[in-house]
Amino acid sequence: MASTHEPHPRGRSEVGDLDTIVSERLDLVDQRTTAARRSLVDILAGTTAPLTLREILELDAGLAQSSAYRNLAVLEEAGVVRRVVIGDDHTRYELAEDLTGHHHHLVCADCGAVTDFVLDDPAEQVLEAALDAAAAAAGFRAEHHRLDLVGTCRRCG
Amino acid sequence: MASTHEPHPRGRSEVGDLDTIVSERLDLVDQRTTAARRSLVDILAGTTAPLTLREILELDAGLAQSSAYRNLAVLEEAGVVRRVVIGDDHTRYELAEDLTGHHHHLVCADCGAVTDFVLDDPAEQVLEAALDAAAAAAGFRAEHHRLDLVGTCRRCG
DNA sequence: ATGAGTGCAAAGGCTTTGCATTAGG
DNA sequence: CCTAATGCAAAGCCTTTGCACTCAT
Repeated sequence: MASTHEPHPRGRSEVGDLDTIVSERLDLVDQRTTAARRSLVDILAGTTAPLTLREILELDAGLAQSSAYRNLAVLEEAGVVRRVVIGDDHTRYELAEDLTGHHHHLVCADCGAVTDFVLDDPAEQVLEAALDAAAAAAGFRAEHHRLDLVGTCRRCG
Repeated sequence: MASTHEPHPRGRSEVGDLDTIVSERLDLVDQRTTAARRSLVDILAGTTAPLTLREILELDAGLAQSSAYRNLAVLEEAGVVRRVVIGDDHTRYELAEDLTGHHHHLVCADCGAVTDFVLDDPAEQVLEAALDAAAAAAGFRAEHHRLDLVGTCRRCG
C-alpha cells in the first residue's frame, strides 16, 4: 500500500493514460465511455481539490445537472470518482485515490474552501498502524481512512 | 500499538456537572436553559456515538422535529454540541469534544453505523505534529482535525 | 436499429423558516 | 409580564427520478 508523497498528480500530463484507464473501468461495470463522462473526468483531473457540482457545471457549461449527477454516480461505481462529504454544505467530487495518490483535505472553516495535502510518510505510517490497531480492537475490518484538517485558510486568516 | 483507552467518558456519571456547564454556556450566548435543551444534552450524553436527528427524536418522543433542529443549532453555537457529517446520509450530533474528550469515528461502509474510538497517545501526537507541519506549509491556521476510519463493522463483516 | 445516455421538469427527503401559542426568567 | 421557545405546517435546497428524444455501438 504505497503512499504517494509528492503533491499528487492530478494534472493533465497523464490524461492520455487516464482516458484509457477510465474507459477500461467503465467497461468493467458495463457502462459506455461518453463525451460527458470524459469531460467530467478531465475537469476533475484538472484541479487540485474536490469540486462541488456547481463548480463542475461552471466548468462544463453544456452539461445538464441531472446528467452530471448520474454520470458522477456511474463514475463512482466504476471506481474512477470518489464522493467527498466535508461539511453540511454540498457534496464534492474528486478522482479516486488510486488515480491521484492518497491525500487529505484542508478545510477552511470560514470560506469553506477545500485544498489537498499529504502527510509525510513516517506520520502516515504511524497513523495507519494506529488505525489498524484501533480497528482490530473494535472488531472492525479497516478499509481506508479520511483525515481533514479544519482551520482558517491563508486568505481568510 | 494498542489503542485501548476506555471508550471516552460520555456516560451519565457527571451529568450534574454537565448541566451546570451547559447552562453557563447557554448564558454566554444569551440563550435560555429549557427542558428541551436539557433533554437533548442528556440524550447525547447517554450514548457513545453520534446520533442522527431521527435517533434523537426516537429517544425523546415529545420533541418537535423543528425544535430539535433549532435547539441543536443553539447548543452548537453555545459550544455544547458538535455537528458530525460522515456520509452523504444524515447529519449526526454529539457533545462537543471538550465535554467528552478527543476521539474519532469508526464508520461501517455497509450499515452506516458509527462508533467512537481513540488513538493511542503517541500516535495522536505524531499525527498532530504532522498536521501542524502541513498546515504551516499551506499557510493554514489549524483548528482541529477529523479522522474517520471507514470499513466493515463486526456485525456486517 | 436498439438500448443506453441525455435534458427537462417534477418529485423526494432532509432541514429551515413563518407564525400563532406557550412558557421561561 | 415580556421576550424567547415551541409546535405545526409550509417553504427551501440539493439530489434523484420519470419520460421522451438522441446518440453510441
